[in-house]
Amino acid sequence: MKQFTVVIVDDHTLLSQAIQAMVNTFNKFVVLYTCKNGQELVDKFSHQENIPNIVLMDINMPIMNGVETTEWISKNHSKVNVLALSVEDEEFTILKMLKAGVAGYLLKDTEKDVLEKALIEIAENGFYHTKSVTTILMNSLSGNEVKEIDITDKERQFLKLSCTELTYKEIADQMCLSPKTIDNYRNSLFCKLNVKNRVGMVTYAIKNKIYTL
Amino acid sequence: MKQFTVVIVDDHTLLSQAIQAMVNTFNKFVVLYTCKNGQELVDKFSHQENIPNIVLMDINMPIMNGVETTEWISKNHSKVNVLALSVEDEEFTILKMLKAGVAGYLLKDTEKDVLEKALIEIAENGFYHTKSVTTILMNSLSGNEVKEIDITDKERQFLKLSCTELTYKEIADQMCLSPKTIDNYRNSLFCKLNVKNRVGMVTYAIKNKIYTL
DNA sequence: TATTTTTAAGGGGAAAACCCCTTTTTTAGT
DNA sequence: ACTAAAAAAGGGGTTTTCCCCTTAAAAATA
Repeated sequence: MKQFTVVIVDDHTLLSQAIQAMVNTFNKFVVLYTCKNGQELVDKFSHQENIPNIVLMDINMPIMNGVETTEWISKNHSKVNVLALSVEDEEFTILKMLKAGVAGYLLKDTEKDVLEKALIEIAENGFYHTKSVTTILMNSLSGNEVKEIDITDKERQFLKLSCTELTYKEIADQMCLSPKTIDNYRNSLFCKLNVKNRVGMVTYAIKNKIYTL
Repeated sequence: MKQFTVVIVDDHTLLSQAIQAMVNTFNKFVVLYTCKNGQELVDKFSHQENIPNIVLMDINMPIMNGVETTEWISKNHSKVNVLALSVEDEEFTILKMLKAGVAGYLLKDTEKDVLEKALIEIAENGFYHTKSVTTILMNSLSGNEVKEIDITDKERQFLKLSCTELTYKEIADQMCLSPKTIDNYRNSLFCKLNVKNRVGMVTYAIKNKIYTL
């Protein structure tokens, strides 16, 4: 019987080993190897190591995250299907992964059986999506797009500093700008991010991983 | 050969099932059942279900978290050893768990062999601690204590609302208090949390999981 | 019972944040 | 070469935040 090959990418060794053991109990699948981050996967793929049929991908990883890695796989190894495995259920994260080209998106609180089912579907049809993920995809296509907010480099830099206890005056000094220019960035960010005050900026930046605590 | 019993507490079903499968491969251990959160464990323990020798505990859980659950176990079932399994490596979180009475603290990026070793040590001696965790414990005992900040209920409530885009005036209305009273809470929190402004309060609250994004 | 802590509220003032507006230069896209 | 967007700076004003300091009742603790 033909077996499908799987590679697991997750920075938490214990979890990837545990998932590996679990996937190996599915008789249609076999795990080739595991990677601690996206960079490791890129290295292995580039050196013509065994290319798997499916990649089981975590999203929050250091060095090279799940979104970047999935984009790279879609470009360079389009035959490889990516199944995202994440704790995050936020719309914009899921949408990012869908755009990057994942074949499926599972939350880490799904059942063992669902994982097996998803792997089988992906191996056979190239994709598996739950109702909730499909709904998000629909909304996105029907124009209700979760708008990708584009902030400029300077705005981003200012936004990060706004998450510290510095006053705008001190931020101006650090960025070698007039407090009035800083006021412009503050104002444009309020509009772009749709927030009312500095607290809104801070929570936005943390939520969207622009600033890390 | 005598086997030790294990219960796993983790809100991510897939992970707890995977860890369960892994622990079951250790021939000295057997998993009795899993719980999605602390409340579920308290329910089962209270209804005189099988009480295990060891509890494998995640920290970030909804409803009842790892710290609260460990404290409850220490009080009501002191014979049960708790092995914490977390992604967090922040000092104050580890110290909180140590104070709550864990027998061990492992990061989720440890090896399978280390988990088995830790379980064996705990089963035999009642505790297992890595060098890094021991160092934190030492610093704590030698007076360099990571000070436990005690905020009152009202301060906590105000702190949470400060993380939203409400003005202090609006927070005062919501809490049915004079803006001047709110000003008192703000001021006392600035001192207690050692912050300079509202941004400092917000980042503190998020860091310490008083406010969830 | 006495003491400390918490909760509640106020007066007054300085600093920072917020919100309009306009202008100029530089940079990037069609 | 033209247009749009981004970067930089200022004028002038309101609101909010921040920081003292004082008083007093209620609640927890010794």
